[in-house]
Amino acid sequence: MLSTSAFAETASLVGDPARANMLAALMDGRALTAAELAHVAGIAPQTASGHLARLTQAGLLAMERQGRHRYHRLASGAVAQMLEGIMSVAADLGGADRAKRRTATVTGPRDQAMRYARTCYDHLAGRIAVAMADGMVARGQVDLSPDGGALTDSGAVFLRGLGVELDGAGARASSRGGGRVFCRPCLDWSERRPHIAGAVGAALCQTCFARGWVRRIEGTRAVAVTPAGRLALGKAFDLWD
Amino acid sequence: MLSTSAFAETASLVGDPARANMLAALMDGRALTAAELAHVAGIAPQTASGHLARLTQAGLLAMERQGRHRYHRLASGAVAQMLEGIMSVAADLGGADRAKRRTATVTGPRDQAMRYARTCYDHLAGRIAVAMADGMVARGQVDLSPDGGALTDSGAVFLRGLGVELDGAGARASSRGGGRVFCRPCLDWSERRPHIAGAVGAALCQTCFARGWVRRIEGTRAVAVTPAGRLALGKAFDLWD
DNA sequence: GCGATGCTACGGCCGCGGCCGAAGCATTCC
DNA sequence: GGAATGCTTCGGCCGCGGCCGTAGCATCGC
Repeated sequence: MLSTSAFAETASLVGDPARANMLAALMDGRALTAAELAHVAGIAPQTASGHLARLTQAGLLAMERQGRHRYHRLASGAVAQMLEGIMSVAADLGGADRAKRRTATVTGPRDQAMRYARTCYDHLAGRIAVAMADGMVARGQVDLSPDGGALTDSGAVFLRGLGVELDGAGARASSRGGGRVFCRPCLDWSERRPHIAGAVGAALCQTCFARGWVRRIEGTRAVAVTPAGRLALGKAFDLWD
Repeated sequence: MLSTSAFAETASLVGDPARANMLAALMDGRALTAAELAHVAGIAPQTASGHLARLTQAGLLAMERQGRHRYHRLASGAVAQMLEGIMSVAADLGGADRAKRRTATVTGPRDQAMRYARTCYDHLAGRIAVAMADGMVARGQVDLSPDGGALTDSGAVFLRGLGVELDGAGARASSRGGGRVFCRPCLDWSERRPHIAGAVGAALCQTCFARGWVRRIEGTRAVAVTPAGRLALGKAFDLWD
């Protein structure tokens, strides 16, 4: 049963505010330096160093040295999925807390871009990602339920038509049977509704970057939809934005 | 973005050893009294009371009073899924820790039954559940990948033949398209391989109890496979145990 | 009514762990 | 070589939070 202590210890690692901020910042799948992570956590570099060492040793983070920099990233998709799960539950916690402490919820202009479109580990999130998922659900191209999800045959045809590589390295091939590719619902933080994650979400995201439909906004997880992207995605997913 | 503090706070709630033990004990989906939970956590009742109040207020637990007892259970499937995710990551943590501290991993006789068959929130787990999943995968009745899962049409036929109610209350109906019912892979603690969870897993588990194929072992999450169950399940899932 | 049981509320003790300053090692640039 | 940058290690401060003892409130049994 694997000592219950490892269970508590893992949760405890995420439970510290400073470490939680670092992990949240790494949720976009990129690798950041210790200094950058110290900054987002609002702590001194030497404190961050200790945290990062613990997270790495516990297997939550992976580190690779490059010159005099050390880049830290989430160790695996399993870690990202765990963090998603915690965030999902934490979002509902707001209900009870709202009465207690006035959650500022300062929705600054920067957050606007974040709410609209951002990366979530290896796939897209935000209003636009939810809208894309909605479009596909409406047309029966994908099934999304809290307990699982599946790309239908027509959905596979649709995505391939967009240039999405469903059989690429990122997409774990179906063990057998119809060449169905797996996707997973991921509860959107800001929208509180599911968008598409998993192999399908990753492949779709990759295509959006490769075709220049979206590009990263410097220094944040938010992404901008380019004019070309607005055209292509709007037409493909029936978006009226 | 919902204050990152709620995120850390949620993880922190799970991160305390006493609370973690309580939550782990509740992972079988049953409701336990405060005294029982205090016992599994190894703390005094008044300490447990405080923990339970916090967990309930945070929305991780739900409580219902019944006479002078108060039964606590996990508030939702989302919470159970979050805990699963943490356990999954915690299991891999063993690799790094094994060198540091000799994890006793006392595999007592009671654990044997636990490893063989137990409940995991609302579905079956353990060697037998993994074997059942393997059998279905081998015959193309279900797809299980780390990122998602789906019951195939032949799988639905197979389970209905066993008497599993796939369209019941537990199974969220497919939003549209072929009447596919959703299932989700759940990494087995002891086997480190996926078994079937989600609506399909819950329905299958329910059938196993209803038909008397398995029954709970008092005071533990382990379940025993009855002679009738050995016969029925062995035949249906090609088990040689 | 009285006592027993299950649970909760309050106070005080105490120890774990986060935090930073100072110092030390590695790498890069000039 | 010397200085600057990026990161880590060590030591000590300090505060948050878990723990239980005592006491108080509900429910059940007689």
